[in-house]
Amino acid sequence: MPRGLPDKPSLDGIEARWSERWEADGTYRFDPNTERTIYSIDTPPPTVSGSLHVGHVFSYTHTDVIARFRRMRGEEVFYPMGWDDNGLPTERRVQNYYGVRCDPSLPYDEGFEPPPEPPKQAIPVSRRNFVELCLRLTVEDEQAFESLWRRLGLSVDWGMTYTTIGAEAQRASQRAFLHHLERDLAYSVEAPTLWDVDYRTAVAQAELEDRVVPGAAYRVMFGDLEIETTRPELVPACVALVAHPDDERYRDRFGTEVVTPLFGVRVPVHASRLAQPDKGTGIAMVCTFGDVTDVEWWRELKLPIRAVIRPDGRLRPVAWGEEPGFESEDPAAAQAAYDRLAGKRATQARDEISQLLAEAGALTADPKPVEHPVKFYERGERPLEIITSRQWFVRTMDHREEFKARGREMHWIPEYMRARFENWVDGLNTDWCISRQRFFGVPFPVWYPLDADGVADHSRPILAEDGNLPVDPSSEVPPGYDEAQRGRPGGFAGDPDVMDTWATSSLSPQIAGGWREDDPLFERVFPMDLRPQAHDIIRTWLFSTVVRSHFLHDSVPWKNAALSGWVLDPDRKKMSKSKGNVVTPMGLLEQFGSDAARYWAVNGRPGVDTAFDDNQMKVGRRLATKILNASRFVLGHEGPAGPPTRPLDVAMLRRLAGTVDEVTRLFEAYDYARALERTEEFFWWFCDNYLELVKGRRYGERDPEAAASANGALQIALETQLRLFAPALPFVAEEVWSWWRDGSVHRAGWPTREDLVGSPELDGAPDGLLDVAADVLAEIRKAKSTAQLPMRAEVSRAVVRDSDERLGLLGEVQDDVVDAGCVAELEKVAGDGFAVEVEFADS
RNA sequence: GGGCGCGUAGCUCAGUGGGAGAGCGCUCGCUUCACACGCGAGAGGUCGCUGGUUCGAAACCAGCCGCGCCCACCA
Repeated sequence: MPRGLPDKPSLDGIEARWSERWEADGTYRFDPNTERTIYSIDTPPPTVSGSLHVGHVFSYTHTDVIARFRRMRGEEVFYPMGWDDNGLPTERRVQNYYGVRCDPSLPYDEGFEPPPEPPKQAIPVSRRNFVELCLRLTVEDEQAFESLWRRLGLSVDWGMTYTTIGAEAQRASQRAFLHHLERDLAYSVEAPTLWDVDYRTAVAQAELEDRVVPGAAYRVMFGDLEIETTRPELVPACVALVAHPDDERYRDRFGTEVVTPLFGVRVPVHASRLAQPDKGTGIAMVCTFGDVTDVEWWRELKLPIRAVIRPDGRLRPVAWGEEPGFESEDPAAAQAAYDRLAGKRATQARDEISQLLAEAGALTADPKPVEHPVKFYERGERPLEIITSRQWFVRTMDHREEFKARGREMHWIPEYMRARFENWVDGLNTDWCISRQRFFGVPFPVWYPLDADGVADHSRPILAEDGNLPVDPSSEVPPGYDEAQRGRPGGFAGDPDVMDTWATSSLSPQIAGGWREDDPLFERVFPMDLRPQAHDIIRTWLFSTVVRSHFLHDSVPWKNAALSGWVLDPDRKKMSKSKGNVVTPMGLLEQFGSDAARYWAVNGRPGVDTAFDDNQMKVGRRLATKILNASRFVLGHEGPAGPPTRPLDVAMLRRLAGTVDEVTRLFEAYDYARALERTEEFFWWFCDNYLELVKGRRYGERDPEAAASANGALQIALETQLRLFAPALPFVAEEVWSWWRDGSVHRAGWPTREDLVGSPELDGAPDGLLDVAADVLAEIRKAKSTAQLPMRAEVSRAVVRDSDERLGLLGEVQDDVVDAGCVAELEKVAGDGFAVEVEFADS
């Protein structure tokens, strides 16, 4: 009996035991100097400021299963882990956690400590203090993630971690930006930009989402023309009316002017094909800016700007009749009306102007309530505005066909996810805005010269030198200047913005792979083999990574993109069965065990949303326990073990070889769910039928050579199955492996058909043998079950009727069948069909 | 409005041209010497609807219905 074999095998504590052991032994360490083929994974860096949830367990397990399979196949697996800690989510979390807010105008306070409890009124802190707090909190968050991943059994090399705010990531981000700038793939422009009024930053098209919100349609008279709008507060920002050129109702008005209500501004009436005759009254007011259509009209018709919304979302003060663009036929009246709007938020101003318009008789009907889709920043709480500001862009519009071609070079898992990518690329309508007016992010490595009036010349940015990266232009000085010239006429100013978090995470292959830091490594791992990620961020992370690799390397970033589904909350569907939504991933792993949680995850097929199902985890737990017990049975007998020679044993190994072939093929196709299913299917058959059939023979009472064959086959089958299970259930596989084998199962080779039936003398045991034996055994069990007898009840006589061929096969395994069924006398009768008559001793 | 996916047993889902399946749940039975976190047996379905292709359709095609996701210029 193997020395490590426990009397009572248990799953308790195996996660801690083996994750420590794997770390100590460097089981998953990546060897950059390897001779082996490298399999590289562009691991998703989780947003550490977000909460840990079961979705993480789900999708990261999928990747790990693939990594483990590849490692066992003999490939050197490059499996790093990053932490996405920069950006808005962290800022927001830090604000709430410590009760602070960033005020870049404040000086650095070296000894600042946040109060133990966050105060109601947020404490303003300097940008540097704020960034320090961000760094402090993300370190804690990263530890929470790492301990979850270790507990879950992710086989990442924990020596290869990075953070998106770290120096390497900043350097890569700035290098890539300068690369793009040099080739005119990035540019800055002052233009109308989608803007979140709470975060006070520009946002990108990829971060928008439509939300249907209640609003109202207002009918407003412009002279004798009636328009419909949901944003009457923008009447003071109106610059034109537009209708479709073919619209009979307005045809004779094109080229004329009307006067805006309340404000008395003369605006032109234009024709535009974008106008839709069936919407509202068919004629729309164009404001700077109410929505993206306004921007299009503004561009197309070369209209002036009459901006009233401030970056904080409130209406700014305007001096009517004095300020250029705000000429009025009655400045005093305009001012009086506008003064009731100034300083208000859009929604408040809307109510106010509604009254004003009504009082002025310009509202022709009561506002009609409507539900309409409005654009929001995906993390925001209020509708986006469009604010004119200077932003950095990466050119995407000119390269859409190239991106789609890259998409076609890649293998998508599942295949239909490519359609989402192409769909997104086809729908792009602006270049990628990468600048954010925020604090905790990678700065742009540029400064601007200031002219004699102290105005920045954005057309001549001063670029940081590569050797100095990463730089922070707000605290470092550009070449040829000194700090005293900062902000002075004739001096310089640093670019105040930071990059959007996707501008950094889109470089995850470059950051993890050591681009320009360790080029020999990068050459070996890039393009990467696998990008695993969730399908909801195809438009952001996947797309932007394709953009960057295309521009930087003229290459796809990876060969395979595997899209995992989401975890659906079962309580969403069955509202009555609310069990309390307090499932934490760590709690899950503690309750069911990591292998059990992984079992549930692996059953979620690629791309398919999967319901959270603790029942599946119980099943996984049961499977892991069964593996322990079956292994104990196989290893628990100190009998002779020899080469499998008996037909039943050989046939079993041949069947297992078929399973090995199939499971290997499935893993190669990234179909981990079916791979596990097939493995499991064989395993249960093995336990229920084969183990029962050889139980008697293996003890060697009748025939030592037959016993040796059984024991040999049992051990080979067990070893093979442990390897097949190892990717999905790494803990229990390793536990059993350790009872009798040296080293780690995760570094043992992947099984092959040749391991099982390599020698030619093993041919000639047909698969049908197993079926006959199992069929007869099943009939005997059925008879006992029907007679409500124990399975050990003795069968005095069993008569098997079957075809000659099947009876011949049965003859080869008859001893085993008789043993397993406790049959005293077995009779075989040739005939049509299959039937077994069973007689018991006392019946 | 466009794109994609899904609709099979009470539940979660597999099954892509020829016997309608698995697990869980349910019922009945069994203290079998690896395992009661177990073992054995059983009940349970007009495979969303309609039409077509075919000797034959859960599967292929068309249309429809329902659910979900992604996208779209929000007057």
